[in-house]
Amino acid sequence: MTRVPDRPTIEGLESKWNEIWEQDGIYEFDRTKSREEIFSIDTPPPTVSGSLHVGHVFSYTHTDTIARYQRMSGAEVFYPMGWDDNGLPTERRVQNFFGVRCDPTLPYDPDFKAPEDAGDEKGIKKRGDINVSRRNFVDLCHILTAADEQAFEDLWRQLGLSVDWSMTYATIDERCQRIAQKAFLRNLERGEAYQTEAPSLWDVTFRTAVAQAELEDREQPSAYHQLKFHSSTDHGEVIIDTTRPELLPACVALVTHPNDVRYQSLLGTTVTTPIFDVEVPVLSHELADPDKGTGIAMVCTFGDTTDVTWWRELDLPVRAIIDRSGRITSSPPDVISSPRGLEAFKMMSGKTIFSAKKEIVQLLQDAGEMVGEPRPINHAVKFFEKGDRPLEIVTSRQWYIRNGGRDADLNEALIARGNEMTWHPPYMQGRYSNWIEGLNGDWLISRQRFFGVPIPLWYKIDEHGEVLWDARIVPAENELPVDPASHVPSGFDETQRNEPGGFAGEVDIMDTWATSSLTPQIACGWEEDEDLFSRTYPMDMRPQGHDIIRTWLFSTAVRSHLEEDRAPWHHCALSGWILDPDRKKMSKSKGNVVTPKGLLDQYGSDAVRYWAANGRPGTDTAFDEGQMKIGRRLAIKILNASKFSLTLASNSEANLSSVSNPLDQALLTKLSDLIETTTLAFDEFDYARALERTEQFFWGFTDDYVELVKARAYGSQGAQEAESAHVTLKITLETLLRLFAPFLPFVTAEVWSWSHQDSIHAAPWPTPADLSKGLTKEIDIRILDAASETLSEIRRAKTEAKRSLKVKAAKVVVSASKERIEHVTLIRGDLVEAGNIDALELVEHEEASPSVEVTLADEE
RNA sequence: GGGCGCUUAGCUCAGUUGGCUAGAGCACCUCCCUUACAAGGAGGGGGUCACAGGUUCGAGUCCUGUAGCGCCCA
Repeated sequence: MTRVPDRPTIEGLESKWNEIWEQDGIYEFDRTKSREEIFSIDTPPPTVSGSLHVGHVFSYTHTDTIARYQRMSGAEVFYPMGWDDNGLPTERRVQNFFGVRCDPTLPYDPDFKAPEDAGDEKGIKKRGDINVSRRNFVDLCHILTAADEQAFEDLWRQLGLSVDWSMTYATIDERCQRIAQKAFLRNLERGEAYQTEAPSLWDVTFRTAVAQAELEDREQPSAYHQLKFHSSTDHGEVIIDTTRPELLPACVALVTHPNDVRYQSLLGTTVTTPIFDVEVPVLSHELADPDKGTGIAMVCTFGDTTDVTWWRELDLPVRAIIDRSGRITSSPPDVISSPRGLEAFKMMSGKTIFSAKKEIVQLLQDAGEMVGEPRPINHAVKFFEKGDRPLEIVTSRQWYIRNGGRDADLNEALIARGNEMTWHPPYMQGRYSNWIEGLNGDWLISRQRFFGVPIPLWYKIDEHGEVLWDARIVPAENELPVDPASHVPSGFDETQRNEPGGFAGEVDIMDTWATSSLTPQIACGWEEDEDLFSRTYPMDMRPQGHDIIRTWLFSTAVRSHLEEDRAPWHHCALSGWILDPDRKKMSKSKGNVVTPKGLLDQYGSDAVRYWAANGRPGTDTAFDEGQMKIGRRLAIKILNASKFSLTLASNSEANLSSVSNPLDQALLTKLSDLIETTTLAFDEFDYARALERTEQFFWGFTDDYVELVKARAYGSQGAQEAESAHVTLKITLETLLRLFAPFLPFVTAEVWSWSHQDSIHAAPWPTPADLSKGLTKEIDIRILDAASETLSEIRRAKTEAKRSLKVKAAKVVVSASKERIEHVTLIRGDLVEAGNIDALELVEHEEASPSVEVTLADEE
């Protein structure tokens, strides 16, 4: 029974079908299936930062096409979605949106209400920020993210992602906190997590430590300052170049290259610093660059990461003078004792780095200890990727997870994990391996932030009030999740918090990746639902952007390696960027981001998906509304072609034995090849190729085949010939609909419903065997080419004569090879009708290339 | 400085073991309101496949080098 609407339209299909899909639960996961039947997808939970990005739509569409293909191919698709809200972006948004600052020293205010002027930028600026406690701040985070999550879910549904929304998680929700804390405690037990006091990169704006994966180098203007050090022996002045004269009081040594003849005699001697009169050794190290400055460098606590290396490898003392807010400390290092040194330090104290630098330069110049003026240069400086002030290096107590940065065996093992995964495209594996090879430290997971999963530990305090960092108090696993700032460890009570003989709660939280690296464990129910876990883990597919291989992909591999001793996924599918029309990467910081909601409304979700699915795996793709217009046209074309085919074939069964006509047989044979090609492409995660081939076939089908058989389908050659066309139209169309379904889920669902009770998205993916068993094996698909090329020649003749296509061709002479003539003969009837030909002559002509001579009828 | 990727029509891109005359869409030009479709259709012009060598009967495709662009890392 086929019911075709008179005027089909693609308007409103999104809401109509989303409602039906939700009702019928067709994307619901059936957890009774066995591991072999299940295809599990580890969707990276997007950071819900309020503004939606067209890049999300791009890459998530890629994943959805795979999910839909797998589902139609018979797999039980496990496709949950999550949100990754914790972390700095949300904190910043909450600060700005509500006009608040988190002050962890404040007590929780149970009566606190969210400010009513939230979102009113001017009003907030006028009143200034309100200070709130950490718990109140976290509450505000939850308020904002709840709204954001809903906006994201609505968008994903509108886009048509075939996600099972009943399994949604948020990396900050209670269950995820429990899993993240439990995994951390397991790491701790096995010695994979450890705490140490060490120099780490510090963002003074956000007042938090930053991990290696979050760094980026930026070219910054700076200046070399030449300072005079004074030999303690008889070597006179030693001139050094530094870009950081303000760190002079933190100087611990000078260092030069071991082979640099200029400074050989100085090695082993000492020099005193200008102004501060501190005696420091002159040492040698491979990393000292003879070509940089004067070839001898000042080592400080700590000007850059090389200073850290020298400090560690040359066993130098620590003389820290920069505090966590980026200002010079109030008291000088012990070694400064001269009156002028102390006086100078006093003048720098409390100043920002910028001001302290001005101050010390003035002092040096006044004292004649600086040679000439500063010489401006540009050099690379390390920044937190989300920050806008250069990072400082401060020594602090931080938590780390081993990730192979300091352990060659682990490093090698993690690189080897890459071989357990199939990479799409394959060269992306190199990025993974290179990143691991380049690691130079373990993964710093503690953050001095507020909105995140707390590190679940307390520490004992001795009778003198000193915190005993090694005397950890670990919660039982069944107590998790805990917030050590408000929960009390068992055996203690709240009055003992921060008291001698009592306990102190860990104040740091874990960085975002320390939770989001566990999405396979979270999604699959690690330690909470072992049955589900055994059916879904390791997961089949991890899609993600290639920019976060070093962060997300890698850290997830680390956790799985440590926890499960295997790779977390079988396949990694990497998507490219969206580029704006100037071929610049679209990103929020560049302000060139297009939000997808308007596009979905304007062109329709199928159209936007069409554009997205044209982006090759791993390849950056230009944002192109033109492609969306084409997608929209394709969707409309599918409606119309379906209307035509299904109306004609409304009484026909898809019975291959009725397909007697050679042209019809050739079409179905070619269709069978198409199925094979697209299936192969999808199995290799190349959705773009599958779409391209399907689309190509479809345009040929409508432009040529449908035009050729139109008259026959209307009955011009008798009932049997008509039936052959009807069945072919029906089979071809229904096959194409299924091949298109992963890309254009809405229009294909609509058309499918005209003649089916069940959903196309639960329909079986076509196989070549569906067709081949009913076809004549010897049929030559070049019959199709002969037909469409000849028809094309006739059309050209008419167009070039500036006549209508329906004008009669009085005479058409086809000269071609014997084989070609045989092919044309087979489709003669259709050709004559489609070309409106009076007399068709076929001439065998082996030598020349095939030609078609057309004589048109006179003007009427 | 190291690694990876890219360079094909004005634009965006296909081109999978090397194989007939290098393709598609957009844009441009011409024609056609034809009973699936004017939010359409039919046709046309347009390319030294970045450059230079090499392998081969044959190279957009494989190899080497050069240049430019992009990304990641230092």
